Amino acid sequence: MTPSPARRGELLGVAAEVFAAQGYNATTVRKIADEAGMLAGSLYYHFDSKEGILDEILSSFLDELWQGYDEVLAAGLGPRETIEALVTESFREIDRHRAAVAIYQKESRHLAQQERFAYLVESQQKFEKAWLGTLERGVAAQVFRSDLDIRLTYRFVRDTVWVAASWYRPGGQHSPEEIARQYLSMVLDGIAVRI
Amino acid sequence: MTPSPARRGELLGVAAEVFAAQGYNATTVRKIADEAGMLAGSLYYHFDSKEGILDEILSSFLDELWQGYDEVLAAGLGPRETIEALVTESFREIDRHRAAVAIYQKESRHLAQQERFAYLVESQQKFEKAWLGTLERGVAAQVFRSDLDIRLTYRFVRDTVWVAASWYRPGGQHSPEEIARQYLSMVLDGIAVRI
Amino acid sequence: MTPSPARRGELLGVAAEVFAAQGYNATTVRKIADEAGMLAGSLYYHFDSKEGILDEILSSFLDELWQGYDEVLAAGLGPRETIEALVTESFREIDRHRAAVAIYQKESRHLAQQERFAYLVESQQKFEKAWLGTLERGVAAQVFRSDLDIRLTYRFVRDTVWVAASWYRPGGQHSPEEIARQYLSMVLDGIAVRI
Amino acid sequence: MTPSPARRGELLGVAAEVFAAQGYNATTVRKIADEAGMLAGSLYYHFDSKEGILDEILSSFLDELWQGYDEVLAAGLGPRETIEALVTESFREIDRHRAAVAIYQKESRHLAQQERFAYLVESQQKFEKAWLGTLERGVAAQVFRSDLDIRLTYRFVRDTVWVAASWYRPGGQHSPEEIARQYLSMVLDGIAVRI
DNA sequence: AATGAATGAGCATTCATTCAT
DNA sequence: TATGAATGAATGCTCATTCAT
Repeated sequence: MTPSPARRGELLGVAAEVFAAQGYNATTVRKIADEAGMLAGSLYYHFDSKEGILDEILSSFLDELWQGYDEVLAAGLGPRETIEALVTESFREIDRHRAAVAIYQKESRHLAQQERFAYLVESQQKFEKAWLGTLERGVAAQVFRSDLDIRLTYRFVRDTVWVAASWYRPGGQHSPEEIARQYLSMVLDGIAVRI
Repeated sequence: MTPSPARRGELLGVAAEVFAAQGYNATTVRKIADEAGMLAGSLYYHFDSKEGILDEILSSFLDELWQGYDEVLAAGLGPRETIEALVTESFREIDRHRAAVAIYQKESRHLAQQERFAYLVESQQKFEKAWLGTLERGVAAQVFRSDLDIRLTYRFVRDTVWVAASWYRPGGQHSPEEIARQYLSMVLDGIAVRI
Repeated sequence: MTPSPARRGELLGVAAEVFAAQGYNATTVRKIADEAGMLAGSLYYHFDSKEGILDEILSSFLDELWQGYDEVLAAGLGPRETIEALVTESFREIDRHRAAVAIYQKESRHLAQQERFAYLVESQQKFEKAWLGTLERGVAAQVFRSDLDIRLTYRFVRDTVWVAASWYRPGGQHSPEEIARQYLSMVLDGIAVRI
Repeated sequence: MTPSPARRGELLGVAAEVFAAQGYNATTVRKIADEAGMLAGSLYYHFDSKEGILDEILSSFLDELWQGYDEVLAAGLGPRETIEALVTESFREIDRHRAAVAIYQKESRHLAQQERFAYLVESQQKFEKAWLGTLERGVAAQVFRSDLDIRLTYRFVRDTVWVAASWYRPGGQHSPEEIARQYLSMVLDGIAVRI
């Protein structure tokens, strides 16, 4: 009567991969089932809806993300070190949950309007608070430039990191930590040669 | 023979807005018609398919974009000035074609697989060549840092600019030129205070 | 206010040609208008519906057909001569109204079920009476074979003649009269060599 | 993977009946489903399109037809006996596949233009070759009259047989063999009394 | 756990028809 | 007489979902 968690896990992985590749709306439940070697109807033994699958993918990704973030934020680091740690943690998440991150990027904005996905909004607010707060701390501490619009800077840093999920392929030549290092170098010090 | 270009223009604007807000697949032709104050079938007097509408939105955006880019690239500027001009031009396009840019961001990857949208691939290649080439020129001229992975830098700059379309609202407090200036400042010089 | 009969005539000709080539259902009102060099809506100045056009094509064809047939039937010919005259007249009609005949062949069966086309049923009954009657007269007069099922013979002769409309092209190498002669020769005397 | 052939078979039968009665274009997929006691969408579990259904009806009919024809043509009969056997076989096909034959008559001409139905053209050419060849053999052997246009004769015989599908009802008072016998008698010896 | 067959709502698209100009 | 723009009903088809087996 109760579906095995192991099989669920596999199926969630398959679904995430397909959602990421084709988009949630464009993905049919039959495509997922095909990929999993079963018939469309059979998925409903494990999940109660297509939306439910998406929900589980996104929420379990965010749970894990926040576990990492909360640890960083609780560590009492300086603003620059916090940013560095958050960026590094983010690239690690992209490495581990590439599909989920890609789905999140593409779908979260319009999903957020639905009751069921209200947690996306919450998460985004918490996210903004963490990053914006750290940047503000950094400006106050004269670690970050004060001549920039702070919200623009926030968006810049945020987008800069997460869009990477759209091209990142796990197992490539750069480790997440290496990519994080280079991104941080660009974001913090710029791409121009210092005179 | 050809229905009035004026009405077509209006309808394309409406469609672009809806596509950008809800995604191409999730947008029904009926929704577009509703928004335009007509019935779904009536759209087919002006266009021959939903895909045709999308096509026209994207291709006319790219046409205009490349007009601007080509002018910049032909001006014989130095690498840094070229990057500055391209970024500024990009934000001007985002300002003028926000919806089209947002659609492009969300849909181009999977559209590019279709014959009809082959021009998206071409455009992307031309795009990469222009940006990557300029960056390489800059590294050679010791204007840009040589210690960064050049492809990573390219993606960084590219994404950094275009993702802005997802939150940019025309008529906001910053002009496109002002946003471009701040972005360029971050990208070129970083957000950290120089020691 | 009253459309000119001349233009109507032209348009009916165009419509008949298209109906014959593509079938009534598969023919769009727009296709007819295209062929006539006007827009679909404009046809409605001349006719009140697509069905009305079809009606006019078929009824004016049948009117002309019966004018010829009635003349033959009133001439007081013997059974064999009557059959000969009817077949010849039929091929002349096919020559003059090829399109209408082709439409009649393809569509009359299901059109006959509609009130508006009740005259098709009447015509068919009159038709059957004329042919069947002549055949019976011929059998009684020992001009036609008495060992054949008379209804089967009727269908044989009828189909044999009219299906020709499906391949006949006016202006070909045989005149209608020549084709009639050969058909009659086959129907009356058979294709086998007499021993 | 493939839905049960039994159900497919039933559904094909239902569809053929409706196509034959109303014409392919005029038949809606809903009508077929109604007749089969299911909803329109459900048909798509068994077939992938309306056209696919038509394709299967026609091709399986032609397959069976050619099985019978090829047997006759391989039997090494004289020209007259070949014609007799072909006609008899044709009426047997009409008896077994009345609906398919009627559809073939009405739709094959315009279907033949489509790539998918190219086999209709092939079949028709093979058909013409078989019949025309036999007639020519017969003329050479002085079994058939030499004073008739041979192509006209071919069309005459061909149409004569197949149009019967438009009025034939299986289970009527004449068996296919009996109808074939009478048709052959008319075609070979004519309907006129021999003097 | 999974299949086979179906449901039903919704979708893009077509098309005869209308009507103000 | 004809156009341009629209209507509205219908059509073929898709797809998430259900459920008896």
